[in-house]
Amino acid sequence: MRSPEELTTAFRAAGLKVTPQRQLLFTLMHNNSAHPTADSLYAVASKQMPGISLRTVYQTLTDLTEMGELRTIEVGAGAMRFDPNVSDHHHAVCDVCGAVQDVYVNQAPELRGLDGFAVADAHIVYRGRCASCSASVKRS
Amino acid sequence: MRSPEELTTAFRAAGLKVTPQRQLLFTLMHNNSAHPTADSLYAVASKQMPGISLRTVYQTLTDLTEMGELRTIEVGAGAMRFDPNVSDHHHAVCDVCGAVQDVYVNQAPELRGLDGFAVADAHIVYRGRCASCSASVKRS
DNA sequence: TTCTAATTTGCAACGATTGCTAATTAGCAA
DNA sequence: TTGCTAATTAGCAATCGTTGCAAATTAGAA
Ligand SMILES: [Mn+2]
Ligand SMILES: [Mn+2]
Ligand SMILES: [Zn+2]
Ligand SMILES: [Zn+2]
Repeated sequence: MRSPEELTTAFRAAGLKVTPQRQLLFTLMHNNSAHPTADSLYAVASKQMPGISLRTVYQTLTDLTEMGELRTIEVGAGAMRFDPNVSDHHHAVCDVCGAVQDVYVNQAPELRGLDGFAVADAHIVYRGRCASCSASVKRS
Repeated sequence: MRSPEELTTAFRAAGLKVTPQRQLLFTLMHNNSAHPTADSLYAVASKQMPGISLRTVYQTLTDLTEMGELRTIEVGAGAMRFDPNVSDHHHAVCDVCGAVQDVYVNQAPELRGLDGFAVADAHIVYRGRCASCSASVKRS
Protein backbone atom coordinates (compact mmCIF):
# COMPACT_ATOMS: atom_id res chain seq x y z
CA MET A 1 0.00 0.00 0.00
CA ARG A 2 1.25 3.46 -0.89
CA SER A 3 1.88 6.26 1.60
CA PRO A 4 -0.97 8.42 2.94
CA GLU A 5 0.33 11.29 0.78
CA GLU A 6 0.28 9.23 -2.39
CA LEU A 7 -3.14 7.86 -1.55
CA THR A 8 -4.46 11.36 -1.05
CA THR A 9 -3.42 12.22 -4.58
CA ALA A 10 -4.72 8.94 -5.96
CA PHE A 11 -8.11 9.36 -4.30
CA ARG A 12 -8.56 12.90 -5.59
CA ALA A 13 -7.47 11.81 -9.06
CA ALA A 14 -10.14 9.13 -8.97
CA GLY A 15 -12.81 11.69 -8.04
CA LEU A 16 -12.95 10.46 -4.47
CA LYS A 17 -12.85 12.77 -1.51
CA VAL A 18 -10.16 12.74 1.13
CA THR A 19 -11.96 12.91 4.44
CA PRO A 20 -10.43 12.98 7.94
CA GLN A 21 -11.73 9.44 8.43
CA ARG A 22 -9.95 8.21 5.33
CA GLN A 23 -6.73 10.03 6.20
CA LEU A 24 -6.69 8.39 9.60
CA LEU A 25 -7.24 4.95 8.10
CA PHE A 26 -4.51 5.56 5.52
CA THR A 27 -2.02 6.21 8.29
CA LEU A 28 -3.24 3.31 10.42
CA MET A 29 -2.88 0.82 7.59
CA HIS A 30 0.36 2.14 6.12
CA ASN A 31 3.18 -0.24 7.05
CA ASN A 32 0.79 -2.11 9.32
CA SER A 33 2.02 -5.68 9.60
CA ALA A 34 -0.61 -6.79 12.13
CA HIS A 35 -3.10 -8.07 9.54
CA PRO A 36 -5.96 -6.39 11.42
CA THR A 37 -9.64 -7.16 11.09
CA ALA A 38 -12.07 -4.33 10.37
CA ASP A 39 -13.14 -4.44 13.97
CA SER A 40 -9.65 -4.29 15.47
CA LEU A 41 -8.79 -1.40 13.20
CA TYR A 42 -12.01 0.32 14.25
CA ALA A 43 -10.97 -0.03 17.88
CA VAL A 44 -7.66 1.72 17.20
CA ALA A 45 -9.24 4.38 14.98
CA SER A 46 -11.90 5.14 17.59
CA LYS A 47 -9.26 6.16 20.09
CA GLN A 48 -7.92 8.83 17.77
CA MET A 49 -11.25 9.78 16.30
CA PRO A 50 -14.14 9.07 18.66
CA GLY A 51 -17.36 8.72 16.70
CA ILE A 52 -15.88 7.23 13.55
CA SER A 53 -18.20 4.46 12.50
CA LEU A 54 -17.42 0.83 11.92
CA ARG A 55 -19.36 1.17 8.68
CA THR A 56 -16.88 3.74 7.43
CA VAL A 57 -13.95 1.54 8.35
CA TYR A 58 -15.44 -1.30 6.30
CA GLN A 59 -16.20 1.05 3.45
CA THR A 60 -12.70 2.49 3.30
CA LEU A 61 -11.03 -0.90 3.57
CA THR A 62 -13.21 -2.12 0.71
CA ASP A 63 -12.32 0.93 -1.38
CA LEU A 64 -8.60 0.44 -0.77
CA THR A 65 -8.90 -3.24 -1.64
CA GLU A 66 -10.69 -2.46 -4.90
CA MET A 67 -7.95 0.02 -5.76
CA GLY A 68 -5.35 -2.71 -5.20
CA GLU A 69 -3.81 -0.98 -2.20
CA LEU A 70 -4.79 -3.76 0.19
CA ARG A 71 -5.42 -7.44 -0.06
CA THR A 72 -7.82 -9.42 2.07
CA ILE A 73 -6.90 -12.67 3.73
CA GLU A 74 -8.99 -15.38 5.32
CA VAL A 75 -7.16 -17.49 7.84
CA GLY A 76 -9.69 -20.21 8.48
CA ALA A 77 -12.14 -19.03 11.07
CA GLY A 78 -12.92 -15.54 12.29
CA ALA A 79 -13.16 -12.25 10.50
CA MET A 80 -11.52 -11.13 7.30
CA ARG A 81 -8.09 -9.55 7.67
CA PHE A 82 -6.63 -6.70 5.67
CA ASP A 83 -3.04 -6.58 4.51
CA PRO A 84 -1.18 -3.56 3.08
CA ASN A 85 1.50 -5.97 1.85
CA VAL A 86 0.23 -6.86 -1.59
CA SER A 87 3.31 -8.80 -2.65
CA ASP A 88 3.02 -12.52 -3.30
CA HIS A 89 3.21 -14.15 0.10
CA HIS A 90 1.52 -16.51 2.53
CA HIS A 91 0.62 -16.50 6.21
CA ALA A 92 1.32 -18.25 9.48
CA VAL A 93 -1.34 -18.03 12.18
CA CYS A 94 -0.49 -18.68 15.81
CA ASP A 95 -3.00 -21.05 17.40
CA VAL A 96 -2.23 -19.58 20.81
CA CYS A 97 -2.32 -15.80 20.40
CA GLY A 98 -3.88 -15.50 16.94
CA ALA A 99 -1.04 -13.41 15.53
CA VAL A 100 -0.60 -13.54 11.76
CA GLN A 101 2.83 -13.22 10.18
CA ASP A 102 4.08 -13.23 6.60
CA VAL A 103 5.69 -16.29 5.07
CA TYR A 104 7.44 -16.45 1.71
CA VAL A 105 7.89 -19.65 -0.23
CA ASN A 106 10.98 -20.11 -2.37
CA GLN A 107 9.65 -22.51 -4.98
CA ALA A 108 6.13 -23.74 -5.62
CA PRO A 109 5.64 -27.38 -4.69
CA GLU A 110 5.01 -30.15 -7.20
CA LEU A 111 1.35 -31.14 -7.28
CA ARG A 112 -0.64 -34.34 -7.84
CA GLY A 113 -4.35 -34.60 -8.57
CA LEU A 114 -4.62 -31.32 -10.44
CA ASP A 115 -6.21 -33.22 -13.29
CA GLY A 116 -6.67 -30.36 -15.74
CA PHE A 117 -7.25 -27.68 -13.10
CA ALA A 118 -5.65 -24.40 -14.24
CA VAL A 119 -4.15 -22.77 -11.14
CA ALA A 120 -4.39 -18.99 -11.11
CA ASP A 121 -3.51 -18.38 -7.50
CA ALA A 122 -2.41 -20.18 -4.34
CA HIS A 123 -2.55 -19.23 -0.71
CA ILE A 124 -1.03 -21.23 2.09
CA VAL A 125 -2.12 -20.87 5.68
CA TYR A 126 0.29 -22.34 8.21
CA ARG A 127 -0.88 -23.00 11.74
CA GLY A 128 1.25 -23.55 14.81
CA ARG A 129 2.92 -21.47 17.48
CA CYS A 130 4.59 -18.17 16.94
CA ALA A 131 8.06 -17.55 18.37
CA SER A 132 6.87 -15.75 21.48
CA CYS A 133 4.18 -18.31 22.26
CA SER A 134 6.70 -21.12 21.76
CA ALA A 135 8.98 -19.36 24.23
CA SER A 136 6.17 -19.10 26.78
CA VAL A 137 5.65 -22.86 26.64
CA LYS A 138 9.32 -23.56 27.31
CA ARG A 139 9.27 -21.20 30.27
CA SER A 140 6.18 -22.80 31.89
CA MET B 1 -14.31 -41.63 7.16
CA ARG B 2 -15.28 -45.18 7.98
CA SER B 3 -18.23 -47.03 6.48
CA PRO B 4 -21.77 -46.55 7.79
CA GLU B 5 -21.58 -50.02 9.37
CA GLU B 6 -18.37 -49.25 11.20
CA LEU B 7 -19.70 -45.88 12.32
CA THR B 8 -22.83 -47.56 13.69
CA THR B 9 -20.63 -49.72 15.89
CA ALA B 10 -18.40 -46.82 16.84
CA PHE B 11 -21.32 -44.60 17.82
CA ARG B 12 -22.93 -47.27 20.00
CA ALA B 13 -19.57 -48.01 21.61
CA ALA B 14 -19.28 -44.33 22.48
CA GLY B 15 -22.71 -44.33 24.12
CA LEU B 16 -24.24 -42.44 21.22
CA LYS B 17 -27.47 -43.49 19.56
CA VAL B 18 -27.77 -44.48 15.95
CA THR B 19 -30.83 -42.67 14.62
CA PRO B 20 -32.28 -42.80 11.10
CA GLN B 21 -31.05 -39.24 10.57
CA ARG B 22 -27.50 -40.20 11.46
CA GLN B 23 -27.60 -43.33 9.34
CA LEU B 24 -28.68 -41.30 6.35
CA LEU B 25 -25.91 -38.78 6.88
CA PHE B 26 -23.35 -41.57 7.30
CA THR B 27 -24.26 -42.92 3.87
CA LEU B 28 -24.40 -39.47 2.27
CA MET B 29 -20.92 -38.55 3.49
CA HIS B 30 -19.25 -41.91 2.94
CA ASN B 31 -17.00 -41.68 -0.12
CA ASN B 32 -18.41 -38.22 -0.83
CA SER B 33 -15.79 -36.24 -2.74
CA ALA B 34 -17.97 -33.15 -3.30
CA HIS B 35 -16.77 -31.31 -0.17
CA PRO B 36 -20.35 -30.31 0.63
CA THR B 37 -21.47 -27.54 2.92
CA ALA B 38 -23.94 -28.28 5.70
CA ASP B 39 -26.62 -26.65 3.65
CA SER B 40 -25.96 -28.57 0.43
CA LEU B 41 -25.91 -31.82 2.36
CA TYR B 42 -29.18 -30.82 4.01
CA ALA B 43 -30.73 -30.33 0.56
CA VAL B 44 -29.77 -33.86 -0.49
CA ALA B 45 -30.79 -35.39 2.83
CA SER B 46 -34.16 -33.66 2.74
CA LYS B 47 -35.07 -35.46 -0.48
CA GLN B 48 -34.61 -38.83 1.13
CA MET B 49 -35.92 -37.83 4.53
CA PRO B 50 -38.33 -34.91 4.34
CA GLY B 51 -38.47 -33.14 7.69
CA ILE B 52 -34.88 -33.73 8.74
CA SER B 53 -33.65 -30.48 10.22
CA LEU B 54 -30.67 -28.41 9.20
CA ARG B 55 -29.81 -28.28 12.89
CA THR B 56 -29.42 -32.05 12.97
CA VAL B 57 -27.21 -32.00 9.90
CA TYR B 58 -24.94 -29.47 11.59
CA GLN B 59 -24.97 -31.45 14.81
CA THR B 60 -24.07 -34.74 13.16
CA LEU B 61 -21.33 -33.19 11.03
CA THR B 62 -19.87 -31.64 14.16
CA ASP B 63 -20.02 -34.98 15.99
CA LEU B 64 -18.29 -36.78 13.12
CA THR B 65 -15.63 -34.10 12.98
CA GLU B 66 -14.97 -34.35 16.70
CA MET B 67 -14.62 -38.12 16.32
CA GLY B 68 -12.03 -37.57 13.59
CA GLU B 69 -14.20 -39.08 10.87
CA LEU B 70 -14.45 -35.81 8.96
CA ARG B 71 -12.32 -32.73 8.56
CA THR B 72 -13.60 -29.25 7.93
CA ILE B 73 -12.19 -26.97 5.29
CA GLU B 74 -12.55 -23.26 4.67
CA VAL B 75 -11.90 -22.20 1.11
CA GLY B 76 -11.85 -18.44 1.48
CA ALA B 77 -15.36 -17.14 1.36
CA GLY B 78 -18.63 -18.93 1.85
CA ALA B 79 -19.68 -21.70 4.18
CA MET B 80 -17.60 -24.35 5.87
CA ARG B 81 -17.12 -27.57 3.89
CA PHE B 82 -16.94 -31.10 5.23
CA ASP B 83 -14.54 -33.71 3.93
CA PRO B 84 -14.61 -37.46 4.63
CA ASN B 85 -11.07 -37.65 3.25
CA VAL B 86 -9.01 -37.07 6.38
CA SER B 87 -5.66 -37.81 4.74
CA ASP B 88 -3.11 -35.02 4.43
CA HIS B 89 -4.13 -33.08 1.35
CA HIS B 90 -5.01 -29.66 -0.03
CA HIS B 91 -7.74 -28.16 -2.21
CA ALA B 92 -8.33 -26.48 -5.54
CA VAL B 93 -11.43 -24.31 -5.85
CA CYS B 94 -12.87 -23.43 -9.24
CA ASP B 95 -13.61 -19.71 -9.52
CA VAL B 96 -16.26 -20.43 -12.13
CA CYS B 97 -18.38 -23.28 -10.78
CA GLY B 98 -17.18 -23.43 -7.17
CA ALA B 99 -16.20 -27.10 -7.33
CA VAL B 100 -13.57 -28.22 -4.82
CA GLN B 101 -11.13 -30.98 -5.65
CA ASP B 102 -8.31 -32.66 -3.78
CA VAL B 103 -4.68 -31.77 -4.43
CA TYR B 104 -1.66 -33.58 -3.06
CA VAL B 105 1.75 -31.98 -2.72
CA ASN B 106 4.85 -34.08 -3.18
CA GLN B 107 7.29 -32.16 -1.04
CA ALA B 108 6.73 -29.24 1.29
CA PRO B 109 8.16 -25.95 0.00
CA GLU B 110 11.10 -24.16 1.55
CA LEU B 111 9.98 -21.19 3.63
CA ARG B 112 11.34 -17.75 4.44
CA GLY B 113 10.15 -15.47 7.21
CA LEU B 114 9.12 -18.20 9.61
CA ASP B 115 11.29 -16.55 12.24
CA GLY B 116 10.79 -19.04 15.07
CA PHE B 117 7.24 -19.99 14.14
CA ALA B 118 6.69 -23.72 14.81
CA VAL B 119 4.51 -25.02 12.01
CA ALA B 120 2.04 -27.69 13.09
CA ASP B 121 -0.13 -27.74 10.00
CA ALA B 122 -0.41 -26.27 6.52
CA HIS B 123 -3.33 -25.95 4.17
CA ILE B 124 -3.06 -24.69 0.61
CA VAL B 125 -6.06 -23.35 -1.27
CA TYR B 126 -5.52 -23.11 -5.02
CA ARG B 127 -7.88 -21.00 -7.11
CA GLY B 128 -8.39 -21.12 -10.84
CA ARG B 129 -10.52 -23.05 -13.32
CA CYS B 130 -11.40 -26.70 -13.08
CA ALA B 131 -10.96 -28.94 -16.13
CA SER B 132 -14.58 -28.74 -17.24
CA CYS B 133 -14.80 -24.98 -16.83
CA SER B 134 -11.52 -24.58 -18.74
CA ALA B 135 -13.01 -26.69 -21.52
CA SER B 136 -16.13 -24.50 -21.64
CA VAL B 137 -13.98 -21.45 -22.20
CA LYS B 138 -12.16 -23.06 -25.12
CA ARG B 139 -15.47 -24.05 -26.67
CA SER B 140 -17.01 -20.57 -26.37
C1' DT C 1 -42.88 -53.06 28.10
C1' DT C 2 -40.83 -49.32 30.78
C1' DC C 3 -37.60 -45.92 31.67
C1' DT C 4 -34.40 -42.38 30.85
C1' DA C 5 -30.59 -40.24 28.76
C1' DA C 6 -29.64 -38.97 24.16
C1' DT C 7 -31.44 -36.82 20.20
C1' DT C 8 -34.18 -34.02 17.24
C1' DT C 9 -36.47 -29.97 16.05
C1' DG C 10 -37.74 -25.13 15.78
C1' DC C 11 -36.61 -20.90 16.84
C1' DA C 12 -33.98 -17.26 18.90
C1' DA C 13 -29.53 -15.26 19.02
C1' DC C 14 -25.04 -14.55 17.48
C1' DG C 15 -20.86 -12.39 14.83
C1' DA C 16 -19.37 -10.56 10.55
C1' DT C 17 -20.66 -8.01 6.84
C1' DT C 18 -23.57 -5.38 3.64
C1' DG C 19 -27.81 -2.52 2.09
C1' DC C 20 -30.23 1.53 2.69
C1' DT C 21 -31.04 6.39 3.62
C1' DA C 22 -31.06 10.83 5.87
C1' DA C 23 -27.75 14.12 7.28
C1' DT C 24 -23.24 15.97 6.54
C1' DT C 25 -19.26 17.66 3.99
C1' DA C 26 -15.16 18.01 0.55
C1' DG C 27 -13.91 20.36 -3.11
C1' DC C 28 -15.03 22.87 -7.19
C1' DA C 29 -16.88 27.10 -9.39
C1' DA C 30 -18.59 31.62 -9.19
C1' DT D 1 -15.54 33.71 0.41
C1' DT D 2 -19.72 31.60 -0.51
C1' DG D 3 -22.78 28.34 -2.55
C1' DC D 4 -23.59 24.12 -4.77
C1' DT D 5 -23.76 19.30 -5.20
C1' DA D 6 -22.00 14.79 -5.61
C1' DA D 7 -19.54 12.02 -2.46
C1' DT D 8 -19.34 10.43 2.11
C1' DT D 9 -20.65 9.29 6.75
C1' DA D 10 -23.23 7.23 10.43
C1' DG D 11 -26.80 4.57 12.11
C1' DC D 12 -29.63 0.97 11.81
C1' DA D 13 -31.90 -2.89 9.59
C1' DA D 14 -31.10 -6.99 7.20
C1' DT D 15 -28.43 -10.89 5.62
C1' DC D 16 -25.71 -15.29 5.98
C1' DG D 17 -23.77 -19.13 8.28
C1' DT D 18 -23.76 -21.08 12.52
C1' DT D 19 -24.71 -22.12 17.42
C1' DG D 20 -27.55 -21.90 21.98
C1' DC D 21 -31.57 -23.28 24.08
C1' DA D 22 -35.61 -25.94 25.60
C1' DA D 23 -39.59 -28.78 24.76
C1' DA D 24 -40.95 -32.95 22.54
C1' DT D 25 -39.46 -37.34 20.87
C1' DT D 26 -37.01 -41.74 20.77
C1' DA D 27 -33.11 -45.38 20.91
C1' DG D 28 -31.82 -48.90 23.37
C1' DA D 29 -30.84 -50.90 27.93
C1' DA D 30 -33.19 -53.19 31.78
MN1 LIG E 1 0.72 -10.54 4.94
MN1 LIG F 1 -10.57 -32.96 0.25
ZN1 LIG G 1 1.45 -16.60 19.43
ZN1 LIG H 1 -15.42 -25.25 -12.63
